[in-house]
Amino acid sequence: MAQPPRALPNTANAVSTINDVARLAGVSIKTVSRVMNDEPNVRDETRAKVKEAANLLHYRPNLLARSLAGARSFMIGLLYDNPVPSYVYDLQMGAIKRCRRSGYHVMAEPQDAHAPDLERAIGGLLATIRLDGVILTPPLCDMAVVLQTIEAAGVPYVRVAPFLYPGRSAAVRMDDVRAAFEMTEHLLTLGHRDIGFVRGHPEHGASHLRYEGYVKAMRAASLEPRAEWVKQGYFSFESGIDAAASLFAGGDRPTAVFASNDAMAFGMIAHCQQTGIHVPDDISIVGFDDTPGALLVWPHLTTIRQPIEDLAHQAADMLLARANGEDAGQAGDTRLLPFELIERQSARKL
Amino acid sequence: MAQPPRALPNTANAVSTINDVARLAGVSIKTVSRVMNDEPNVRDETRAKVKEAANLLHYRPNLLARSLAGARSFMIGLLYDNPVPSYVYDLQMGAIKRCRRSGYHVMAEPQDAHAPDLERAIGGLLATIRLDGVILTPPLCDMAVVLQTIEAAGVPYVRVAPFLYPGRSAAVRMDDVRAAFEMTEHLLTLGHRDIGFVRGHPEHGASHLRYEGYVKAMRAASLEPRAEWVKQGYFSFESGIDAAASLFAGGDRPTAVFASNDAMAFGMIAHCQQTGIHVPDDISIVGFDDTPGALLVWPHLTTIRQPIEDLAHQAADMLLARANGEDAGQAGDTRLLPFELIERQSARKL
DNA sequence: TGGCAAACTGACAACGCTGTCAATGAAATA
DNA sequence: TATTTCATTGACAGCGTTGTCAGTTTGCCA
Repeated sequence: MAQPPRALPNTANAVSTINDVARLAGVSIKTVSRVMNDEPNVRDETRAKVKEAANLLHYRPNLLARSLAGARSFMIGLLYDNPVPSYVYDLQMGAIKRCRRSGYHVMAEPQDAHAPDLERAIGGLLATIRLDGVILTPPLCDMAVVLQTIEAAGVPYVRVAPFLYPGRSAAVRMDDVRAAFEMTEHLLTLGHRDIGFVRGHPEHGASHLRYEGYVKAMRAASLEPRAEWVKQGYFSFESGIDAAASLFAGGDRPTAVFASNDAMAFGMIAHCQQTGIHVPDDISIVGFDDTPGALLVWPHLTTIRQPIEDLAHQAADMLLARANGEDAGQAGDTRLLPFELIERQSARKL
Repeated sequence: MAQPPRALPNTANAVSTINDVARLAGVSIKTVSRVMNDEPNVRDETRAKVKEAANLLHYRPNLLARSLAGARSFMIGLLYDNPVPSYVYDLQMGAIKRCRRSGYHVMAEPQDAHAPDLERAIGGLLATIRLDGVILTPPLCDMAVVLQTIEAAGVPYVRVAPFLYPGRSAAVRMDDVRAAFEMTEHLLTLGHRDIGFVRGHPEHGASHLRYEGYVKAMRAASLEPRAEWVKQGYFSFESGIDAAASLFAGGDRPTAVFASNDAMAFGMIAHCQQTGIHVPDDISIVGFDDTPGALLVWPHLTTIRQPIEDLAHQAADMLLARANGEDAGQAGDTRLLPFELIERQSARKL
């Protein structure tokens, strides 16, 4: 069983190096380096010569070598702990799209927020692979131990939708309070007065902000939220079912319920379907997030559209600007992105 | 506006290097290297000494330096062009989980299959960042230009659910034909004889395989598929709506329709809801994929569960085995994973 | 036309690790 | 005991880039 000598990867078609280009162009490797990095102080003629040689050889700088020699790794990390595929997908897409423009790559790093060795995991990650920046998403972005670890490693980071520790880092967010306020207002405008609310996972900052918006809007209409119509959920489909079950058990039920994310709204709608409660005739239900499922349920879900992809896009943008020496992405910098109330059929005029 | 001298990333808490460990342990860096890589020929005593020093200093080998010096980059790429978040999410999770165990990282690389410069994009990617392996998903895994480019770069790759060029590379798949056969058989068992079918995107191999399974099952029951009940879809929600519209327009309609993926089944159900056709009383509809939405639609969708995460997990496994010099993951190696028919409420007994 | 600053260019030393190979010491063999 | 073998260790040369700094041109001014 003679095993063939293990072919080393990338041995097949030797990729050309900066040396090859330098030789072909008749300049030093340093000059090639300058051209490839668009640095100044290279004569136009020389620059053209080098570019031609590089094209001819299909030369692409080796990222690993660049990272090792220089101060940048051309990689940013996306840290998340979120079981909603569409959320992660959108974030990742947004980050990748921005990074592509600058020759950067995105390393997706799911992390269990409840892992006992979270600090070691993240610290190890940052020591192992020198990221030029990290995008932190909820709930990781609100965990002191996570922030400390990243700060200790000296890696710039931007938080998406942070709740705790305001101003501690650059951040990108949308106005959850305002959005929840407007959605509640929307229900009020439709004529609803008895409006219930399903809160999200207490570890997620958005849960509190959205609840705040709901309460504010109710009070602005001189209404006081009724405690028995405010249920604790966990942002999951199942918790939406549970919330609906307990909310609709008594005889006295609200005419509308604001579930603070789509998944819970879906759970509620499912419960209604099972129990013969008709949405929106018997009850109006609205969500928050505008996940793809919002068009799958029947009736289609009235909800708030978050600019998730753009959130990550902006976060990456801040990181890259900073990596380029611009003074963006400093602690305190915050970009606020707009949301949109999407009116569909799950809430009706009373 | 004096700008503070730009702090280089990672300058804050100087991470310890192999040199520090070597000095502290009183050995050469090469010995530390041996210990960190679990190489043989190090005395137990020395090994322990080094490990202790490494722990003390929180030493983590720099991946970039390892890659540059050695033959491996400890990264594999996941190339995809698929707009379904849950599909990409599951694949990525599967790959990441397997990679974590071996200290590898996953680089997610969406690629536009129709981009005119696809070859350059992928070639450039592989030249820039030396991946130890690539996981190719549909439809990229069936594109000659993609395979050629990756082969030219000498990078090992595993294809997920390939259709064309069988045996050209290692592959992981499930039996689409068999699954579609069983689903069709299931409808037949429920008493349906008039079964329509909605085909998927012709660029995706799965489209053809699933259709094949449907036809086989029909013929096995001595039934011939009726051309006017076989519609061309594109795996999208909208194409499901269109298919339903044209399928249900005439007076003569099937009693069941097999949409070859969930998204199209959702579109059909949506169309039924809009037009007052009751599922499953008036028509049974089944899908394929078991995406999260299958439990969101009403009635819940009867469908085929694909082991998507495991598909990528196995693909990564083949790549890592190969990177470790084992002779797995060679061209021709194929792992076949099981599927599962999930019976829910969208199809009824006739 | 000489002189000096600014623009350009390249030699060379890192970056933090692994591969190679030679040196050392210990164990096994004669 | 002398010799051979093998396990153990380290010195050193890269890997393909970038940063530093010094050297060489060029352009501009008096």
